[in-house]
Amino acid sequence: MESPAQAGTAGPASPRRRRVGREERERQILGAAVAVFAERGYANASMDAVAERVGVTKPVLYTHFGSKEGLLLACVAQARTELLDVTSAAAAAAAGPEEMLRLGTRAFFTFLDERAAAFSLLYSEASIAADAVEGIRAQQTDFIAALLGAAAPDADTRRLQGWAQVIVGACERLAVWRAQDRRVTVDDATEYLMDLAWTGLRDRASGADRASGTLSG
Amino acid sequence: MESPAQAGTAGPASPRRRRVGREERERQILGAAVAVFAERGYANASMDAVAERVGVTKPVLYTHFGSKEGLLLACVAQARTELLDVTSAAAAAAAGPEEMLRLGTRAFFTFLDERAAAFSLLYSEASIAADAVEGIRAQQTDFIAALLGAAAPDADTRRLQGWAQVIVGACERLAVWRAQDRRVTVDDATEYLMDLAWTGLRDRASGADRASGTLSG
DNA sequence: GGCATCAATCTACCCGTGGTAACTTACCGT
DNA sequence: ACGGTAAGTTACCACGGGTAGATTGATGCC
Repeated sequence: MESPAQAGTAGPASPRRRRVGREERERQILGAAVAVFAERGYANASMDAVAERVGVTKPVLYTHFGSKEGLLLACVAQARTELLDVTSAAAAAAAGPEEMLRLGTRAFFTFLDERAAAFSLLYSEASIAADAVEGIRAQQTDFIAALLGAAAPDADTRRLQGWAQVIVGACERLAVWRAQDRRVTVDDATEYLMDLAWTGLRDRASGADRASGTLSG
Repeated sequence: MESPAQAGTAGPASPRRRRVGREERERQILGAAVAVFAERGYANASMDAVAERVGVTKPVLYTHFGSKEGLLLACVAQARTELLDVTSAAAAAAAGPEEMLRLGTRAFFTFLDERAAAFSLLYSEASIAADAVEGIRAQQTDFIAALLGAAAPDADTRRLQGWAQVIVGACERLAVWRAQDRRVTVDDATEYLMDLAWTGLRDRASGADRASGTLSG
């Protein structure tokens, strides 16, 4: 109800309105959005809250990202790029299939460790950005399938894809588990993945159990 | 805008308002909710839509389930019970660790196949019911860890939990993959899981690659 | 330096949807 | 029959996503 000419909310040092370039503003908004979405959850995060954090008002967000979901998608897209960079760099440094699997897995866990906000975006708000997150998984799956194909040339494409799905799913779950129980280190998680994916339980199952050897027909 | 005394929507045989017992009504609502949530997605599903499908009005849903989220949680809880029933029954029929892993995995995929709506609830709306779905995973993880403990008595508890996380994560991912590509059968998915979890990639990686044997230090 | 121009930004608003208060009515026991 | 109670309804509020139109700050032109 105040006269708009006054607008005397508070800002003493702020000349009431600062104009900022497009790229800069979008970076600011993305950063604020990741933070707000991560700490309040997508559903409970209001656009006003994101806007306030940036220091602007709601319509600004809409001119840049179109909708609330668009904003979330932009956040996810950013995380996607970073994730592929990190894991492919790790795999490139490996000298053989086992090390590739180990270093790539390790890089994944480390990335999520360092980027806690991105983590909660990807694995807590998955249902809203379902398609985008599936896109990330497809990216990782294709990448891993290609690596596996080099290590096991006699396996057909479908099987390679299936193995990659197993690894991606296992890593996701281990990551969430680690977030719940901080005593599980990156190396622990990597080791457990290697136990199954590389070694296989057959070698770890004791013969103490009935007939464990006679069943593998 | 019609006079409420007429209520002439359609129902010729319906005496304008039928009273239904509590249990029966809750069953109806749960069924409608699963369907509506699955086909429109939780965020885009309105309580009015669920109510209309049941043939009642909104407040009825609230007297029974308290909130929209409460309704979703009830759906998830129901799926949880059924899932444990199905997988534990399958494992109980197995004669050894390998068969247990195989039959349990197979039962999981089959269950999701038959209950497509429950599937999309559990793996598409995960972020809203995050805690509840995590509870389901914990249930499955504990169950699998117990089975693994019998097969590998010399593995410590943490490692068993880690292995169980790997298996649960891998199965989830394989299930989603199957939903996207229907050419992947239940047996395919089960086999790919067994390739890694039971056999291990080491046995499938050809020696053609450089130094695959010399790195396992 | 002064002014036109354009885009960035704000104010004020709409409307769909989750959620609730208060009234009504069908069924059940007596 | 008849009252009590639980099942249902209508009518409403509030909050948050999304938008139209006024506003203002930087930029270039003279």
